[in-house]
Amino acid sequence: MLTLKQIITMLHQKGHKVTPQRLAICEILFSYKSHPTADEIYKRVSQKFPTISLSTIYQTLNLLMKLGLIQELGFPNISSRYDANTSPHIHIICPKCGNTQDYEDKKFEELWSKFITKLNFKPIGQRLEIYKYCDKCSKIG
Amino acid sequence: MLTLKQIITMLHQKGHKVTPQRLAICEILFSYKSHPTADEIYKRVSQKFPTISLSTIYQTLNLLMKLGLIQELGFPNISSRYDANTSPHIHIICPKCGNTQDYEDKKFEELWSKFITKLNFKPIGQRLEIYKYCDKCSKIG
DNA sequence: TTTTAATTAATAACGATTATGAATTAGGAG
DNA sequence: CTCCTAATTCATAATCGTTATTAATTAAAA
Repeated sequence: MLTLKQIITMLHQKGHKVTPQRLAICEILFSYKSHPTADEIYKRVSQKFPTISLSTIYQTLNLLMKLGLIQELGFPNISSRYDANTSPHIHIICPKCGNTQDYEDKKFEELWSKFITKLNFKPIGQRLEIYKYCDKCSKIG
Repeated sequence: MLTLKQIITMLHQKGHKVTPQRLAICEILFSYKSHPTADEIYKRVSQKFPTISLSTIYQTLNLLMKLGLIQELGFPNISSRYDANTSPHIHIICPKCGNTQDYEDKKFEELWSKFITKLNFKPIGQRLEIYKYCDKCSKIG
């Protein structure tokens, strides 16, 4: 996963401005191993920047995606989540609330990577997902 | 993939009515190896039932999902697609238009199935997806 | 044939995300 | 350091896929 310094360099290189808002958003995405929604990022950045707009969060997320630094995990009906780890790995996801956690299996990741390289094209992303109601959601029903 | 007869039996068993609208929707889902959107289904069923409502399409899709007969493939910003093949297989998807095609690799499917059975829980679904702009969308940019 | 709960269909409502546009600001030029 | 300008931010409106609501209709059991 990238460091903030690397991200700043990358933004400068591609001619994008490095704003405090962008840094705050990146800090959340790249410092924690979570998969936050836009709104979760918004709430956390708001603590530092009380006037930040949700709009800015989405614009920054879209920029980071265009640069290939993060991946969007979209689901039906519920908010997308954003993952700063773009290398292949398995997610275990609750289809009701979207709670997403990594499932580490180095062997399988390696196998999948090999499979990807054998394709006759270069994919721009991939998803390996297993669905399972989380404890909270399976209690509610 | 299930036949219409099997679906009818299943609906009766679970106490659901077998309506001409539901049959028409199932016919589209289970007779072709496509992954249509709700609107695509709506347009096709409308030819037979000009007064059908998009609402009915969604209600039927949700029923079929609850029965575990189809899987929803949801994406950010674009319409979900519905797949009547619920056994594990790889999709190649255009992230722009959502065009989805199957990628058959029996060996990998077997490997994944084995992996699933080794988990200490029974998943309610899974997705194996590779993203790649389709010819149309990569031309537009 | 009658009855009744399930289903349909039309429309309103919802919610996540994008679009718009005026005000602000990062960062280069002088 | 100051000025300039295009990029960015922020507030709000708009969009669009999907769900909720409800009156009218219908499948299917009695």
